[in-house]
Amino acid sequence: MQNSFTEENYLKIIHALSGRDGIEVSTNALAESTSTRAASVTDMLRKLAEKGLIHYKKYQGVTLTDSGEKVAIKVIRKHRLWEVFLVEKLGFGWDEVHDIAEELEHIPSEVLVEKLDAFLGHPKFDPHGDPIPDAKGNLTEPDYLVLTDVQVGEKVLMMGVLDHAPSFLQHLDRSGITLGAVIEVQEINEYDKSASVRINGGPTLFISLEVSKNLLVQRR
Amino acid sequence: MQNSFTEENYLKIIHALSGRDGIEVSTNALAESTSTRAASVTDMLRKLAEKGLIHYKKYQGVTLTDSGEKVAIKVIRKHRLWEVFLVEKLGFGWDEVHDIAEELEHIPSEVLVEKLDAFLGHPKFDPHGDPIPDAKGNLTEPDYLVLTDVQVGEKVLMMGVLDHAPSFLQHLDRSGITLGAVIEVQEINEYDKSASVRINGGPTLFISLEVSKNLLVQRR
DNA sequence: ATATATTTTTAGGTTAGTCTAAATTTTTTA
DNA sequence: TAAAAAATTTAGACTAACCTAAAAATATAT
Repeated sequence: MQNSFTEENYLKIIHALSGRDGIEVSTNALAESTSTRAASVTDMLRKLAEKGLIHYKKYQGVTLTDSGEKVAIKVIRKHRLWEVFLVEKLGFGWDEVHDIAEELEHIPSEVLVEKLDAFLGHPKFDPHGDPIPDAKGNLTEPDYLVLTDVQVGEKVLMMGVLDHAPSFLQHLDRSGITLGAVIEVQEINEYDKSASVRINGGPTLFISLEVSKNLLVQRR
Repeated sequence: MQNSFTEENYLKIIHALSGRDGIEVSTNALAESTSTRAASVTDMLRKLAEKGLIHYKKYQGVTLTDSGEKVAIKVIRKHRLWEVFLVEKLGFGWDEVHDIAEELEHIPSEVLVEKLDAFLGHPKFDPHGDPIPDAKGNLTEPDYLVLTDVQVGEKVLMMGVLDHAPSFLQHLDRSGITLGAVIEVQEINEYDKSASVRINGGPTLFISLEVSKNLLVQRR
């Protein structure tokens, strides 16, 4: 029993929207994320429920079953491994790899994934700082904090992003904010909550609240 | 205007069956190669003709147009590059890569192909000895000969295979017949046309006519 | 050269995944 | 808590790619 490209996408998106606590995902949220209409989502939900991949009661929203979760995590594993390949081996920028990985993640073949993983040296994180599930499906979300939660005066390490939009990533590139960079929060502007920061001890830089909200960091 | 997975497969198969001289390909041959029924092929041929990818007149068989040929060659380029990747980088055997490459070849993205090509060092041949078209679509079929055309006493270089079946390739592995091996034809058995050969100067080996017919070689 | 066999096409249906419009259920608000 | 709003589902259709069965065209053979 093989899952289609489309089914895999639904499961992946349900996983993402459902979060660590397994919150119910609404039909409309799925319609939004899949760029389809709510009616189409309902059809697919019925099918996924019949296959035992989601818990679904009409009008109640959905969550993944254990077996649905497994499929979703495999897709995520593949997506993130391919992203590492594209950036580390082929030289793509971190802003360029999402769409291609979106296709590669649906290539079936367990052995392909495992050989790719070995070839890449069993990476733990993808180019955006997202953790890569291991072959058994163990996915430990590291407890990063968002830059907005960092106090003035603190120095933290840049570990990942919440927004994966190419335009956001390119903006970070232009600001010199890359994974592993040291970010020192110097001041928070009361009016618009923008921040003055120093990246790797360089000159002072202003970043908007919108940017801060999408930066994942770690205390050292 | 993007071509679907299925359309690309049809074009690739028409290219293969059509050969260098652009011979007309029959509906039944396509049904056989695509594992579908003749009626389904007719449907698809009508569609491909409408898109200007094939020359099609009812009951007359089909050939590729220039634009169809271009698409087919791009697919073949991708297929063969991915096969090189799978064997050279991931460590797959040459008997294991066909089905996976069959999926990877349909991943769209010109830049992906070009970066992959560069990463692999612009290889000229895939793991089965098939030539890889360049980025412009130039595909020069090398003029190899089949082992059956080699005279007794000759020493030739093993350059490729006509049959790509895993069982055939595994048989060659077990016989030590790999790309680049020196094959010396010692004797042809009159009765069944089987051959006594020496591989890289090793012990004498018997290979059947069936095997000889599928080995591509080159005089040195 | 006509009858037979083969190949190909047409006609009409199926499934997956999508759609719009209408009906129904749930939620919000006054 | 009843009316209005929002969310969701149902009903009915569409397209791509496939199918079977029957009809039509081409090829083969006596």
